[in-house]
Amino acid sequence: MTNANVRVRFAPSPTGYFHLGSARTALYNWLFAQHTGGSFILRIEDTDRTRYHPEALPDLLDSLRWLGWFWDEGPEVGGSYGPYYQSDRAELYRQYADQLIQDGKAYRCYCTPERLAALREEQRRERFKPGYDRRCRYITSAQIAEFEAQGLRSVVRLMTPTEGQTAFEDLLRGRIVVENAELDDLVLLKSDGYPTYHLANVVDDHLMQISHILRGEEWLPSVPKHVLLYDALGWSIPAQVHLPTILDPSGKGKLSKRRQRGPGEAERLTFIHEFRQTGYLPEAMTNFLALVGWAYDAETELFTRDELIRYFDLDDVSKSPAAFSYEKLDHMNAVYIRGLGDNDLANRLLQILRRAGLDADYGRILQFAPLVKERLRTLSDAVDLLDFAFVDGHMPDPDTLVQKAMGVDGTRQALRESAKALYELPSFDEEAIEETLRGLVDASDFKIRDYFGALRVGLTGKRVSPPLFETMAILGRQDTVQRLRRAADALDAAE
RNA sequence: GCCGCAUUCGUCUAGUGGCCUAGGACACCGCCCUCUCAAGGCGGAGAUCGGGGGUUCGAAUCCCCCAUGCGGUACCA
Repeated sequence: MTNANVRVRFAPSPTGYFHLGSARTALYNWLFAQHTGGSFILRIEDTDRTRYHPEALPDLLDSLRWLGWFWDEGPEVGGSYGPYYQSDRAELYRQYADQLIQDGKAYRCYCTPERLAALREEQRRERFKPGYDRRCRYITSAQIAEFEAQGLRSVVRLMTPTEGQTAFEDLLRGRIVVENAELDDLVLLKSDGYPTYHLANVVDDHLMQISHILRGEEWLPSVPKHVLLYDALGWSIPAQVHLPTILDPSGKGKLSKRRQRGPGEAERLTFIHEFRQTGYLPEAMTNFLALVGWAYDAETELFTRDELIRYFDLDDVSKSPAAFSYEKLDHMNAVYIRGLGDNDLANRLLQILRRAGLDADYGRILQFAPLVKERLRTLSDAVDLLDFAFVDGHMPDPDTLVQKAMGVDGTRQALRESAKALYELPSFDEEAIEETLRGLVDASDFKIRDYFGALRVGLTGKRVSPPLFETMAILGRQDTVQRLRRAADALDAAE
C-alpha cells in the first residue's frame, strides 16, 4: 500500500519519561507512515497541567532521534497543521465546545468534584452502574443564570444519547458495537478551561487530517464516545487501530510505566534512555520492538530498518497482548553488536567506557573491538571486560590468582617464568607469545587451563577476559611483563 | 458489578478447513570446539492449539456457551 494521504500521529502526554509501551506505539505509527509514504506527526498532549513533567519532552525528543524515528511534523520541525502542542491550541477547543453548546449538543455542568465523588461512592455501594447522573443536563436556564451569577465553575459535557447503539470499525478487531446506555456524558472541557483528551484528540485529529489512529488498546472503550463527538461536530472518524498491550515478562500483567522489580529479581529497564545508557543499540531496539506485536513470517526475526519499512503491514499486527522478553532483547542486541564493524563498535564503546569513568582511548579500544565483539550482550558489558586495560596499578587478589591445582608456588613459578620468557622474546606478537607460552606449559607439569588461568588473572585480575595472547600483544611487552611480575610479587607479599 | 478486547510450547510467534503425528526464535538441557568467558556446530526436551458443545468426510483454523487474563468504567492521558 502506498498512499501519500496517510497521516498518522504519535501523541504522548509529557507526564513522564518515554517508556517501552509508548515507544512501540510510536514505532508502529512511524513504520506505517514510512511504509505508505505518508506523514508521521508528533503531537504533544499537554492538557493535564497537574501531571506535567518538565523533563518528559526533552527525554522524548532525544529518545526518538536516538532511535531514528524522525517525525515529519511536530515540535522543533514545525509543519502546516500546527501548533503541535495542545496547550497552544486551548482557544480552539473552547470554540468547538461553545459551538456544541450552541447546537444543543453539549451543556455546562456545575457539579463539584466533591458531588461527583460522592455520587460514585454511592453508586458503588448500591452496586449501580457508575457514571454521571446528568443532573445539569436538565436544569433550567434560570438555574444556569443563577450559577453563573454566583461565579460557579463549570465543565462542558457532551449530551450522549441514552438509547440505541454506537458502532465503529477497528482495522484489527472488526466491528465493535456498544449500547449507548453504557456511555455517560463525558467531560469535554475542564473547569480550568483545558480540554480533556477526548475533545482535544478529536479536534486535532480532524484538523490535522489524521487518516489512521494507531494507539494502545486501553483506548478502545472510549472510541464510541469519540464517534458520538465526531458526529456532533459533523466530522468523519479516522480509521481505528488499537494495538495490543505489552505485558510484563511473566505475561501476567501490564508492563509498568515505572521502574519495576519482580520478587527477587533485578531491576528492569523501562525507559528508553535507560536502554540507551545500558548500551542497547537503537537498531536492535527498533528491530525487537517491531516484533512485540507484529510478525512477518514464520522464520524471519532480523530486519534492517528498510526491511521493516518495506514489510510492515497492519494485517500482520497481532491482536493479543505480548509479554516483553528482556532475554530475547539481550540476545538480539548481541547479534547486532556482533554485526558491527570494528570502528563502529569502538566508537560506541568509547562513549560508554568514558562514561564509566575509564581513561579509555580510541586506539586501544579499536584493538580490543574484535576480541570483545562476540562477548557483549550490551555495550556496557565491555566495562567489566575491559576496565583492566585502562588502569595501571592493579594488584590481583591472591585468592583468585592462585590456581588450586598449582598451589602458590606453582602459580608464582608460572608467572615468573612467563614474564622472563616474554621479556626475552625477540618479537612480541600474538603468534610468538602463544608459541612461547605453550612451550612453557608443555615443559611444566601443569594443565593448560590452570597455567593460562594463572596468567590470565595475573594479567587482568579476572578469571574471565578476552583471549590471553591477543590481550598481551595489545598491552605490549612492557606492560605485560610488569603485570605478571607484580602478580608474582603479590604472592610473595601474601605469604 | 457492568462494558469491551484477547486466549497455539515457560516466553515471542507461524498457522485463515486437508501440506500440522503443529514450524521457527529466546530461554533450558546434552555433546563437540576451546587458554577463561563467549561465539559457533550438532542434538534434545517442551503446545492433545484455555475448556465444553456444535458445523463438516475432515477444525488450531467456522459457530455457540463457559472459564481465565487484560483493559475501561476520572474535570488522567
